[in-house]
Amino acid sequence: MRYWLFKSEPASFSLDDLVKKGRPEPWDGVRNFQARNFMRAMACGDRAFFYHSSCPVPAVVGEVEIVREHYPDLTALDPDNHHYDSRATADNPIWSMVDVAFRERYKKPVTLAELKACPALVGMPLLARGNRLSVLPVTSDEWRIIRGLAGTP
DNA sequence: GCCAACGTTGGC
DNA sequence: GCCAACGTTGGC
Repeated sequence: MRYWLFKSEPASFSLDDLVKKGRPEPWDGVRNFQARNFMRAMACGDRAFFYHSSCPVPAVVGEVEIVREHYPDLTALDPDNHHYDSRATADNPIWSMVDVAFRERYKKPVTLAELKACPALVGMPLLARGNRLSVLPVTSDEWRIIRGLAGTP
């Protein structure tokens, strides 16, 4: 079992939006090769933090579970889609997505400021200067620590 | 709105 | 293959 982190701007898609769906959702629209490769490395049962970015209080707000392993992200083929990529074809869709299911929403989100203040987390890629990847790996130690900060047993 | 950092593009 | 220009991300 491995651990990950997904970033999302809550104004576009928040954890509550996922909760409201009441079913797993494809994590589509990722158009960065490194982020795509992380998704391709995900296995069913893996857990991931849901992180809210570009908002008043950036924070880890909860958890999701990978419930379907990577498959082609066909939104890249749709010219009307915001994430359309003219290089993608049916034979070579280029981009991948996974399905995620809601698992938990923290009563107390772990803010970016709290993450930065925790010495054990200084190595997290999320906290690295200039980091822009929307999908990131998380170590089991980091997973445990952040869950602790959220007050989750 | 500003700015730093990064990925991508395109001219050469 | 180099590198400048540009667009995007994301914190503040």
